[in-house]
Amino acid sequence: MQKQGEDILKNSALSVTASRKRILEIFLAADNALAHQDIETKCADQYDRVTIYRTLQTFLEKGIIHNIPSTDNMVRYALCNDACITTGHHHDNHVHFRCDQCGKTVCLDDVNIPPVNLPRGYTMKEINMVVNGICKSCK
Amino acid sequence: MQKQGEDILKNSALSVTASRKRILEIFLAADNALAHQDIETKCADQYDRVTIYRTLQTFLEKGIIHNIPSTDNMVRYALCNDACITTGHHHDNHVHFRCDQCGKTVCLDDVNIPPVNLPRGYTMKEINMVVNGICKSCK
DNA sequence: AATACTTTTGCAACAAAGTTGCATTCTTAA
DNA sequence: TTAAGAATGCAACTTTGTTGCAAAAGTATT
Ligand SMILES: [Mn+2]
Ligand SMILES: [Mn+2]
Ligand SMILES: [Zn+2]
Ligand SMILES: [Zn+2]
Repeated sequence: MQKQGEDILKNSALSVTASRKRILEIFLAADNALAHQDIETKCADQYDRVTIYRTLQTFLEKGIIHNIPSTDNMVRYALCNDACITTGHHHDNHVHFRCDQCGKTVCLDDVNIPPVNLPRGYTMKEINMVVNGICKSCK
Repeated sequence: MQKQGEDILKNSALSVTASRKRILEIFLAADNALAHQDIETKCADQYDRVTIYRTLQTFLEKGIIHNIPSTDNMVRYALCNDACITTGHHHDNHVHFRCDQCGKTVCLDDVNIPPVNLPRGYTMKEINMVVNGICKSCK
């Protein structure tokens, strides 16, 4: 697993640093999307808050992670799938699910966002779908 | 227009106060969704920041406005349509659009969110769709 | 219209989140 | 091994959001 993180960094032409490896490790081990705060909780003793901000920003730009919109001012992040990483820009098209019970946000990698028709004049570049409800673990 | 704001407040069994009327006015005059900050800019000289927070919270709870998720930690708010207000809880089902050019977020009231099938075990309670791209005013 | 009761507001104080510049340390490639 | 460039930590700061409480405003009743 250590190795996997390094590979991701190298594939994205990023230098391999301790904090980046650690943050990737955290994502690889997580079963749900993580907010900045979640990551801070797991490693603020080792790495500076600012470093975490900058690392997430870098990972976003490199297409290593994608962010998930929210109405609670807690943007969450999840690893992109391999396809997304290798091509260098996002083409995620899956639905996200937020459980009202356990609060976890997950990628439903197998559920594609259904197509939608915009009014004349609008150009679509990206699309996000977030469903709220109860997850399968909670009920 | 003054009158309209008062009616909304009375329909929701809220007391009619100057700040609430003013904030409703701002929403009624806006052609796009507003973040807390936008509202503050327009009336921080008249009303306290805390009052704006509490007013938005109240409006949300009463179903006068709904919020729109974002990936920039700026939740935006827009008026619910009449149907939504009168019943007292949200049943918005329209798509939101965020323009990458002008930065405006709008309700596409006529575009319904297409249905999506979740994996077995997941229960859907609410659904949000936000599309990014270029709006009709910008191109 | 005056009263009593309830709700809302503003203020202060605070906590949390996010940003920026810069010196130091670490990575990488020659 | 070294030099150049990139990333990190720290400090200082700004912005955003929260809470308790006293004062003010709104509402219902007489
Ligand atoms: Mn995802
Ligand atoms: Mn809307
Ligand atoms: Zn759950
Ligand atoms: Zn636009």
